[in-house]
Amino acid sequence: MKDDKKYARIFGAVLKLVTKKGLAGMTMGDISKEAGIATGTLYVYFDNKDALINALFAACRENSVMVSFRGYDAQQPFKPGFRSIWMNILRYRLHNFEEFIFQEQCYHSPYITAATREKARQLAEPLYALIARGQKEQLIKNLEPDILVAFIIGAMNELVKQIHYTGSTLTKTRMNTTFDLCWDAIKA
Amino acid sequence: MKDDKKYARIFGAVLKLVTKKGLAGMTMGDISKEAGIATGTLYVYFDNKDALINALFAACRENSVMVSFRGYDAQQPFKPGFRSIWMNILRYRLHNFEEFIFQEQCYHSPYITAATREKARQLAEPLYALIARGQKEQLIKNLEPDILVAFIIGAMNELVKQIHYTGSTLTKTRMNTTFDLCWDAIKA
DNA sequence: CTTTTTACTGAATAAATATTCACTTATATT
DNA sequence: AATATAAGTGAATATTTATTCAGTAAAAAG
Repeated sequence: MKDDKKYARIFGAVLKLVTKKGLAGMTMGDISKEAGIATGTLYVYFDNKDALINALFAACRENSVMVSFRGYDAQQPFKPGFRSIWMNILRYRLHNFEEFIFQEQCYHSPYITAATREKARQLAEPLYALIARGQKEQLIKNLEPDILVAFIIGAMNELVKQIHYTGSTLTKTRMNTTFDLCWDAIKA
Repeated sequence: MKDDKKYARIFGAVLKLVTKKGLAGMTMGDISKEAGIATGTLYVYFDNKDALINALFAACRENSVMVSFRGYDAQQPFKPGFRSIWMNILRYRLHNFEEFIFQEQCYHSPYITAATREKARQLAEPLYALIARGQKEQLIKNLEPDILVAFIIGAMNELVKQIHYTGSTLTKTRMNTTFDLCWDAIKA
């Protein structure tokens, strides 16, 4: 009986290694050692390295989409709704920093196919819908949604890295401040 | 006599390959083939793969710093000065997209040492100084400079990727619009 | 409890990749 | 022009790494 905990251990090992060595310098030997299992066992759970990386990528993607839009209620007014999603995404990336880095690394790697990459882009879909709503309500600037989303997500990503690498804690106050920065940029 | 053009060809090959295959999936064979030279010749120019990647990383770093602050005059008022640097950086990353991606990939790779990484961080130094000046003149928000810089650079990076991957052209108008987005975020 | 099936192991093998080197070609020196 | 020095080559070698597999341990079925 294949062990769900073992999947978790394997994935955990990859995530731990990616921030240290990057995708490039991660061997199957490294992974199995970090996971505390034999190298051969990796092949009980996955056909090959490619499949392993893609499976983890897919898992991360689903996970992040699920968490990001948790508790979102389209009935509430735009700004608080946008704020809660923004906070969700920020928190998610901070608390799952390794997943975040792993996904970034995968994006330009030979492991991930163009199709998988396109699916990943759909993470942004609900965010686009939200932006469209904000524009309809004339609350945010009427620019191409692509530009707005890129701006919002890009700024957040770099913030997450900044916070992580400097080891500073993100207080509630600082999160609010940072959200305001973003809001001032996009508000109409 | 070692050929400067050959350095350029080798570097060019690595940059061309990194957007296709990533750092992970780039062999010395790939590089030499792309550069149109024999594999052995790579070892005339560089001790090994590690040295090659690090040399290119250093070159990209110097190049980008030099270009970003070109034509900056500390005497002119803050906003136009900030604007010209912002535009320089944006243009640089757009026109040297491969360098930009290469540098990002290196950051979490096993090729780049912690020391090299720290040096790279210094790219931002003059930008920090500029931010400090803007704060002293009470033109931009009085937040931690780290947060402001992360926000500005992060938003720009994602914009660059967005523009590149969608193949859209960045008109003067759109560049201005995007700068305004950034300015609205940080202005006091 | 015995049998069967499945997971697990890690050394052995295969495949991929970095690096070397004996040799050729080009460039500089006298 | 003859000689010396350096660059360039790519097949051969060394190294690293993915993958397999024969054997062992554990779990399910009977």
